[in-house]
Amino acid sequence: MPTKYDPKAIEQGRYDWWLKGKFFEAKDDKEKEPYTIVIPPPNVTGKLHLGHAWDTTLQDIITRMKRMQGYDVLWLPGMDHAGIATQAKVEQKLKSEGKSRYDLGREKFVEETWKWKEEYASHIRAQWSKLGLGLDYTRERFTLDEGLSKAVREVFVTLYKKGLIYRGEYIINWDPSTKTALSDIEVIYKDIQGAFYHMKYPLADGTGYIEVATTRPETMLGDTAVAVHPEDERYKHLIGKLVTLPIAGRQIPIVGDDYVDREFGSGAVKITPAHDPNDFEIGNRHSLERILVMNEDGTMNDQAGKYKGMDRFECRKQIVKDLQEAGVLFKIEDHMHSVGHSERSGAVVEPYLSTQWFVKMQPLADEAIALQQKEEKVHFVPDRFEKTYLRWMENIRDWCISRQLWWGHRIPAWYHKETGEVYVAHEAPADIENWEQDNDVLDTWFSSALWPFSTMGWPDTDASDYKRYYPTDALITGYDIIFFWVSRMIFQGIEFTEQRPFKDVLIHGLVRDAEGRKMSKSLGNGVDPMDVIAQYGADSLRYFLSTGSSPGQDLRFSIEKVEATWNFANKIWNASRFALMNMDGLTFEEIDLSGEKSVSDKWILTRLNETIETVTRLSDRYEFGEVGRVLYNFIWDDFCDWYIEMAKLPLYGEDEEAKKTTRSILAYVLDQTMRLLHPFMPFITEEIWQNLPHEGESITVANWPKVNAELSDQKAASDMKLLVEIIRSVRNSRAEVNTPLSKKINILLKAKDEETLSTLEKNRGYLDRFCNPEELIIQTEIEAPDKAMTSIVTGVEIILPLAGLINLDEEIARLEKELSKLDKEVERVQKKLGNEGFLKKAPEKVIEEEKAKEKDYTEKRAAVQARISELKGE
RNA sequence: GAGCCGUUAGUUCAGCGGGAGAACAUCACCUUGACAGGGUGGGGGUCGGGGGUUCAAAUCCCUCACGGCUCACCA
Repeated sequence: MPTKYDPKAIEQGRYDWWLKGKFFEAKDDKEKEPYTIVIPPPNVTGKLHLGHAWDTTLQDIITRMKRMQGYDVLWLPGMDHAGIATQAKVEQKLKSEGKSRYDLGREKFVEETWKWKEEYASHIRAQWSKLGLGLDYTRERFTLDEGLSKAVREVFVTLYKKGLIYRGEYIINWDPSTKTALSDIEVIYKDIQGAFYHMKYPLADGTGYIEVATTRPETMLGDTAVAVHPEDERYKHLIGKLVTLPIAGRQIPIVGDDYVDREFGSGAVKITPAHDPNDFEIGNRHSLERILVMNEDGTMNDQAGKYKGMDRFECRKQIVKDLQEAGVLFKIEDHMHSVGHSERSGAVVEPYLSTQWFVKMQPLADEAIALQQKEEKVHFVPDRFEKTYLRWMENIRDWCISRQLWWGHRIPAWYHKETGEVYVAHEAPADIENWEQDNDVLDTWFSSALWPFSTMGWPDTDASDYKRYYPTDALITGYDIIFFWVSRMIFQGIEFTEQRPFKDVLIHGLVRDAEGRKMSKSLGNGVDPMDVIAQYGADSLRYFLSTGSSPGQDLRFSIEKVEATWNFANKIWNASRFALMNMDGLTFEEIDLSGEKSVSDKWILTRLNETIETVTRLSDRYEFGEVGRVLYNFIWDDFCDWYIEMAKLPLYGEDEEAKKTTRSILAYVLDQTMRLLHPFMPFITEEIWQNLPHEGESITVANWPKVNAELSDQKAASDMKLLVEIIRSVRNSRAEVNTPLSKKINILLKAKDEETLSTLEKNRGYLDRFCNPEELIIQTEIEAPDKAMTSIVTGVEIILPLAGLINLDEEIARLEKELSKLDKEVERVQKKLGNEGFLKKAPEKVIEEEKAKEKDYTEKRAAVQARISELKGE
């Protein structure tokens, strides 16, 4: 083994070896309990980012751990066809070749897109393998697979028959750049500095005018009314009159409607039912005409008269100019308002009258909300996200699911060429020549919403995977797609499988850059996980990602921390190297913990038990940040800094029995530790484990460590604590008087009783090694010389006669500082114990602890005090 | 406008009712036979402000301030 941990060397080839061994395939082993996670399918549009790496690492940790714990684990991989995003990419590629999708035609274009998909899918699989993800590729799915498409059609047809899917003409969010409708949540509102345009619309009878204001003056071409509040004294007499719409010259009515806010603006509103959702509603109430003034690409249409063909924003400029010249537009105010943008294209979204397909949400949402009252609810982790989810569900609006794209699930609806009759079914009507299929495809999220069960074979409810692995156990995703995905899977799961699609939802945050900014293409601050892996290895990246934050919190990317994790891996590597160099051919069968064990042996086994318990318990609660800390401390501080150092005593000594026991313990503890760490750092742990005496083919399928109570020893733990305290104290004193360990000094230990004395005597070897005494005297009665440094630990007074090195006054000052510290502690504890309320109300255990502290502190204080008196010659 | 999150050592964060923690950074010392990307030791915080509950508050409640996120938006 090389002295330096080289991730490239140990990761090379390992993943393929795992795949060859089929360790990640769900075995359908009925002896075991199933445990299932479905991957949130990444878009086939491109590369995985750090967010994906984080999300999938968490899933890998959970599934690897469950597999080791004896579950029949299925972690199902797959990808999402990502309608708009993928189509846009392919169109972009075509454009660079001077072509458009219309040149190719629908069929050819979709063919091209499949090719794109195949190419990128293999990129994504390559990235998964770099990350070391234990996925079951035999069950990989794609949202446009035949099976999943069947599920989509089944859901569409069923909901349609139930009246939960309908088609109609409404105001929807239109993206003029990609020329498709969007759902409400695909619109991002941004505050934009715009303007508020005030206009006078003349009354048709020539008796004056009415003032209206708008932020989108170009829509006035489609105005079909002016609305005022019916109780508004200023305008109420005008209701029913007509105004002449400037430029268009049409006469439109003044209507009264409660919706109008009298306080806002002039109190009169222009109404454009084809271009605003609120105006649409008012239009319905007053049977107003709907005049669409724009084309699908955002240019003005025939209804716009002389503005026809102009882009909507160009038109806005021109119409403002014209209206100003005509004296209609008399005031322009600066106005901050939020403007909707397409999540995908970034284009300003146009509220647009259009015929689309919708899911009627209320009944579905009601069921989803009701589920959370039941025992079998979806458990959000952290639970505050349940509120976020419920709030959204409670305020849900119908979901626009049709998209004017070519890449996606074609809507299974046909229109009769003669009668216009609508036919919705799994398959095309028999007399297909008389019908025309709907041109549109479904929202990508419509198919993603079925992912937990469509991937298992549903709608075939007898499918073996569906029966065995559904519902899934946990879903892991970021809080940014709770609405897009999590909530939709829940209501579709309930509707079509009569149960929650997953028991737990683990929500994590976003990966941010070192300055705390969101990573984005426009900022160019994104970090490619593959670059990080190339430099520090997958294990370092994984450990950083999975242990770097607490649940639900964002994670700031820091290359220094990844580096620190590399250091940790290097530490593990070298500790293992040490162990292996001292194994002397020990085999797995020869590992024997029954021999006579030293204090440090018993102690490390005790600590191992504690670590197993904590890691297992915290992992069950998804507290991986805490797990990371626990493992780090156990490995670095306990195992490397103390146990290995102490193990050198027997290993470099003469006692063969002790050597054998030490080897066994080294092998055992390292083996158990590698298992605990394996879900987090799969590559390095497999590599080390393969080199250690081991049983079984791969650590991926080794058993998860269990607490072995017989190996815990509290007496050894407290003896060890005493030794550590003494060694630290001596090191401390040496540092204070600049006396390096290499220089021998006399050390006197005054034990407070026979028991302590015997503990110290038994472990003299350690004190010799770590304190390097010229002479080590351990007694219960010791007269300390004047020129000596003393320090007090629980039960032992440490005396270092350092004549010539210490100054009496300085030593007294040092001890007095120590005394005042102890005084404060004693005071604090005694105040507590003197408090009647505390004695009456605090739990027994806490009181006992405080009493023990009091004893310890007062004893130490007395010893320090006595020493000061001695030095002062009192 | 509503809701949520955050505010703890120089930095990034953990802890979330009973003695203020980690990593990194910093300073001093150490050619100790796994590791100098290491070891040993030190310095550094009235836990955002103010109230309250409690025997006990960084931790629970209220309130304010600042930073961030999400949703809803009156033309």
